[in-house]
Amino acid sequence: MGIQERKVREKAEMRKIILTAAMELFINEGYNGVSIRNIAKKIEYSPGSIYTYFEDKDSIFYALHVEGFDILYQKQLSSQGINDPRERLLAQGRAYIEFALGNQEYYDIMFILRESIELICKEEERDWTHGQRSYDLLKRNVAECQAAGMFNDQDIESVAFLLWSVVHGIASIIIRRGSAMKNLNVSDNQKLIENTLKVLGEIIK
Amino acid sequence: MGIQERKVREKAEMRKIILTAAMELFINEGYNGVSIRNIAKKIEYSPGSIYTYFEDKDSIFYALHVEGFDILYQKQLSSQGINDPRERLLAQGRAYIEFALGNQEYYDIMFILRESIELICKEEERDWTHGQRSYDLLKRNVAECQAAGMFNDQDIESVAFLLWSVVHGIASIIIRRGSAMKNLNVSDNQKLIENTLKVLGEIIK
DNA sequence: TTGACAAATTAAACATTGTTCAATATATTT
DNA sequence: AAATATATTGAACAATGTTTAATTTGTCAA
Repeated sequence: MGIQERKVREKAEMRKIILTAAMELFINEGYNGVSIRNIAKKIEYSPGSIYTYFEDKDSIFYALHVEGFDILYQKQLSSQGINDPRERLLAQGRAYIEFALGNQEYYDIMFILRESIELICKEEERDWTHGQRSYDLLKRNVAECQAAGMFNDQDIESVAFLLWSVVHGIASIIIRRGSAMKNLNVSDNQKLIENTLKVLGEIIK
Repeated sequence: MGIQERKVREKAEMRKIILTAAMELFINEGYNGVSIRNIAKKIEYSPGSIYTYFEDKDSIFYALHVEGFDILYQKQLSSQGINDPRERLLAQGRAYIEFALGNQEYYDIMFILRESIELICKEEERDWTHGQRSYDLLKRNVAECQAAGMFNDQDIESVAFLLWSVVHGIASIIIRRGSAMKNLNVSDNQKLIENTLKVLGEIIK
């Protein structure tokens, strides 16, 4: 049954085309540039056709949200080879922030925008496994840091949540307030990240 | 010139009525419930009248954003009486998270939503003084902690930004992912905050 | 190849949105 | 009381997400 398989493949390809168009619009034209009609115009289809491939607009953002988690997880894995637990944890933190600031639109969709997140909360079939995978990796690293003598006997869950909060806080502040950062005397993002990680490195012991 | 003053007062009152209606809609009906027409219906005016008092919809969110910063600053001041710098800093952190979780809609408007933040970034006349005031208070407290021997000789700006990132990270994660938190094994917000602050207290020395 | 069936595509329509504007009503000043 | 300024309205506009009937396209059996 080669035809059916081709159809499945073509459907997936079309979904990917739509997602790429949506992401390009988001990056180039901003959030308000992402409309069903703009996406349709970009891929030279009629607006109604989009609904053959996605239930609604929020589902498009949800799919991009899933894409983002895959990219993030791959980036996390790449710094997983470091042996020293503390260095590995710091590298993960750096990788996380680098992903967030290098893919601000993805990060926005994954963690800040309402659109894709409301879907996770409301519908049962949609799950949080993508984030869970990354978060479990963080917890494992925290546990190994603890086994190496760090974090005294703190609750692993709390430490992990705290560390996630730090990097998410840094990323989301910069993403939302990047243009208004001059008033905070923080001119250079890169320098800011370095300083912050340095402080974090001093503090986490 | 009593009439002119009355007119100014009435204009301010009407603005406040609109803002209250907008906030109630946001709290009760969610973000999508806040439309110019819904606000107008709630205050029994025509939609067009809103534009006598606010330039556009984003300006309404900006005004709420300013309101939120005033509430936050008052809450910050209330824990400013604590003498011990470290305890004062921890109390500020707790106050910040309490404000964020106790006024999630305000916090959303102040720090997470695009609508009110884009205005700050684009227009020159709108400034960041409200946030600046709170942030300066944080920096002052960090400096006094450092004077008391904490934070070694770290850069004050980096430490302040890091601490802000922590509390903002915690708050914004819970606000955006509150309903999906079961999957993270973090059932109770209050317990989570306590644990996190405890860990933070151990770490910050 | 033809006819029947399934799926994809389209354009038009619908309700709702933010916003503008001419007309109207109200309030203030002269 | 007339003139002027301000506030309010409801209709209009363009753009949005979404639905649907009609049409085209593709697939399979006879």
